[in-house]
Amino acid sequence: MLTISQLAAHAGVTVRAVRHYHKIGLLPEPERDHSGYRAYDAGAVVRLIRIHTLADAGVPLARVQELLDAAPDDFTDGVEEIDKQLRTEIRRLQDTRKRLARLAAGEHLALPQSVVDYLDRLREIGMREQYIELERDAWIMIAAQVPHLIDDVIVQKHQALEHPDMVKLYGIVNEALDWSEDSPRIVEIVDLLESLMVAAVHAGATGGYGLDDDLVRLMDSAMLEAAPGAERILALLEERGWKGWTRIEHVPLDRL
Amino acid sequence: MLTISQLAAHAGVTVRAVRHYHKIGLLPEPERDHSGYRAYDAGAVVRLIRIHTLADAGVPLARVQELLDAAPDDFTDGVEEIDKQLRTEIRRLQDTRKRLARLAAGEHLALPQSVVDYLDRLREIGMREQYIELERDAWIMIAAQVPHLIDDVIVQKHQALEHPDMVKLYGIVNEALDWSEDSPRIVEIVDLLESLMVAAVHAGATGGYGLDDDLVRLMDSAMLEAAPGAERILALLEERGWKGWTRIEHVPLDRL
DNA sequence: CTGCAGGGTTGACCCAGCGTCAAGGTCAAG
DNA sequence: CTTGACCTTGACGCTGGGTCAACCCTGCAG
Repeated sequence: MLTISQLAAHAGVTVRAVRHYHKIGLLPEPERDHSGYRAYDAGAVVRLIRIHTLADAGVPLARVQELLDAAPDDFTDGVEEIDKQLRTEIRRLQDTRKRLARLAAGEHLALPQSVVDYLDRLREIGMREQYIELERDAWIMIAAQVPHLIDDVIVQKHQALEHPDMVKLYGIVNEALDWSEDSPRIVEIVDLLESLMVAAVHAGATGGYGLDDDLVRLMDSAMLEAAPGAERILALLEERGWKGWTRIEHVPLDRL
Repeated sequence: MLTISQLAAHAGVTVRAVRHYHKIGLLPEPERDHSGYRAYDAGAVVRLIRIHTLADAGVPLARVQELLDAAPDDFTDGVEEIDKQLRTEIRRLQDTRKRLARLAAGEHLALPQSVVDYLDRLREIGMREQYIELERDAWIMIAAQVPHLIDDVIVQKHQALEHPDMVKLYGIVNEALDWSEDSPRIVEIVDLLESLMVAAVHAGATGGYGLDDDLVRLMDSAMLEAAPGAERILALLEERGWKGWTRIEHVPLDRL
């Protein structure tokens, strides 16, 4: 008669594993001796080795039972299915590796290359990291929800930067990050914005880049959270008949 | 302000996942509104998207935190290490597939081909399945513990079968499976065994095939469990100065 | 006002395959 | 008698949440 550790040693498994196999019903519980120790016979060694062999070969414990009693044909079928699952899992991990590689390569944390390039351009025209981060966060949200639109939007942004007033606006915003909420210079921003909007409307722009209402609201609120003077800018714009930020719309003054 | 399900939708994860991230400290718990609902701001959306992006790329949640705050260099290092772990895991699964394939191919449940061949030879000389199973179980134990010895032992077994008395012995054992414990014919087995042993000792055999004491005891007890008349055979052998079964030793009668 | 649907909340169990305490009983040896 | 090794049961931990359960909150229709 063998103790549990002798049994485990003979089969090359741990004591803990043997008890686990008892619990899940793979290996029948043997009689206990007078002190409550499990007492195994040689047959248990053989059963345990067979279990271990299958488990070690990648058969899930839940399927070991059926394979142990299976006829050769069923055995082959079962093994084939398990192999299929292994292949699936391997492919999944390989996909994961690819995504990870892309992450490391340059799509810096959820952003496609076009956005990274655009942020670099903002750096080139002198925007501070503090602003870049705000902008980056906005792009992260867009990339997550409408990745198919993002390259179009980026193109429009690049085009907008061709306009000198837009570059000027960015310059002021760059400074405005330090302004207090009631700075008188906020009006400068509003003036510039309005002139850009008027020009855009003249040119037939629809604005909003095709983003849906939900996302637009989200981005607007992100802006409000991030910038101290944002609320005042929106209020001033509204007085002049413009509404929104991510997607600015012209509202007739008589409707206010 | 967003509810948890709005937040989850914006980031493309489930509500349950968001709560999980709270629990493990990946995403800070936001303020609650007057009714106890979590109220999220747009910043939370960004954090959540970044978490999701990393997790989705195969970064373990436990390491997401450090990567989110990591400097680019540390980030690259971390990603590389995770990739290494992924490669290791893939290799492990591929090894598993190989073992599984060998299992299906023919190494029938823990037995090398040489043993399968030997069992086939036993079938050819007329041994019944009932005996083959006993023998197979013994080989499973040997294969599990001293796989490097098994081919040597098999060679010796094949050689032993060249001796006509051995074949005769197997024939009797084949019938003996049905004998009751007190059958008078058990003596025939003992006679044959003794003559074979004497011949073997003359030929200079050492016996036991190099198996260690532990394994020998185990196999002896397996035999005792499996065969009804086994104990009597061992007793009769012992009267004549032989001890053991798996490894039979000559003991001078005066030492009994 | 009330009922109902469709949100939200926390809590707890579930998957695999054991590893790893914890707290205590048993055994053989010095 | 003590020590140390081994046994017992029970329960938590890990991964990444899925899936109830039971109950609260909100808004809308009748």
